[in-house]
Amino acid sequence: MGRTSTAKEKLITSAIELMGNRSYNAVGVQEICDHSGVKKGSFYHFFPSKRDLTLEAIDTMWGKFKEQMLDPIFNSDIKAFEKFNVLMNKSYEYQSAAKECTGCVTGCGMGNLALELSTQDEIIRQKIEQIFEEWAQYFEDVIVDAVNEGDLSVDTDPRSTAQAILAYMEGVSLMGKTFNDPTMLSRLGEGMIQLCISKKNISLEDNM
Amino acid sequence: MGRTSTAKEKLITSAIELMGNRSYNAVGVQEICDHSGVKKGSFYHFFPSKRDLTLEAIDTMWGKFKEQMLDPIFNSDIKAFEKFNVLMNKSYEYQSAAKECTGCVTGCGMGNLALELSTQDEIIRQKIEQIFEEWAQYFEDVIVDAVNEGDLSVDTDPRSTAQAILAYMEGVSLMGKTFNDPTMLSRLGEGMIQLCISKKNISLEDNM
DNA sequence: CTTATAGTTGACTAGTTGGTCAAATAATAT
DNA sequence: ATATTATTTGACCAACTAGTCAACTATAAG
Repeated sequence: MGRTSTAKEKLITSAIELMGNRSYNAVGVQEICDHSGVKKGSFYHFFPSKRDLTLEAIDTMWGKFKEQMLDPIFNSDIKAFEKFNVLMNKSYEYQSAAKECTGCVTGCGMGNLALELSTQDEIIRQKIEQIFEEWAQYFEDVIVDAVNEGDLSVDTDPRSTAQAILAYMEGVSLMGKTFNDPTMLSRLGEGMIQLCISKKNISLEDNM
Repeated sequence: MGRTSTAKEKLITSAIELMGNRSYNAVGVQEICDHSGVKKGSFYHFFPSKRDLTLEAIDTMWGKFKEQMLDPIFNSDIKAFEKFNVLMNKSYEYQSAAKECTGCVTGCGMGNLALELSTQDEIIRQKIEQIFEEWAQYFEDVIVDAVNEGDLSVDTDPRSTAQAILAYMEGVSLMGKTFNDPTMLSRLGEGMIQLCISKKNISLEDNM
């Protein structure tokens, strides 16, 4: 009953775009409203607060990221290690496009919000923690497969390795943003595979 | 001539502490003044803007970090790889103390500002880029030494490897902050060594 | 002891922040 | 056609933002 509206979706879309290019605290409710052509009164009809809009925006971001990036790659049957390379490559393409379009490497929207808000808003921190957990699970599954297929040592700790890879991806994104240089992503991409190799697989003895 | 003052130093110290625990945009000039017991009029006597204070705060942060962390470790004569482990361990201790004290893993102050401000303030981005360059140089020197001493393959790309290690450190800090869990730093610390090993040194053939 | 100068103070902008609300409006289900 | 309900609107608020400034004060150097 009553009328229908696309205002809520427009607000979320604008929030993702604006906060993605700048930051949570640098983007005000008014600017989000202006950008989406929605009046502030409507904003607070749909969201009790800026934080609530942000929580929904994070959900939407994560949903799209899974749908457009993670699922296509991790449901495909390419070789385990290759999946990481493809992901890093897609990220490179994404950041290159961002720089073309806005002049700036924007980095990972999730990591950006995580660093900005983790000490400021416990609810948002927990939400992103949960998403990182889910994200690492994609990696962990692949690592377990690789161990089972004999491509990785049985000494591999899948959970820590998955977290290490996620950490590395986030770190590379941070560097790319700081240097405003998307090629950072492709150049440092190789490191991800190295993080998979259990220490015992490395022939350190040969060199040390 | 005229009177002397410690206000400038106090403002910088407060800015580092407050922005370190929260963020640039979340901390106002007024709060920095209250925290340091300096009146706002004095703030603008010493700094033309909040950004200028921040630029000096970044310099001070970096100076202390070099003096207290990097120089002691990288000027010592412990083994190359061990230096990375010591650094990661010190970071773990630092984040543990931060959590004890404030309840929050605060992450890397430099990385925090980098992600928040790189797309917002080009001057600050450039300053942090330059610091990251200097920081990676510490790593690169060690890697070159390790190559010369035969501890690392001659195939190693010292610059990219150094950047990869810095990226990983920043990524691990980001994860630690997002999970509000300092043990993340110690648990994922091992990965740094793996990033040093040139692909050709890895006996992938054994497993693949 | 004076004078030049560096630092301090508090009151003051003008603009923005997140958020509120009552009244108007449009559409839907009956 | 009507009653119900969802949405829209714009005016409004108090608190806060970065930044200004003229008057005041302390001191270091001559």
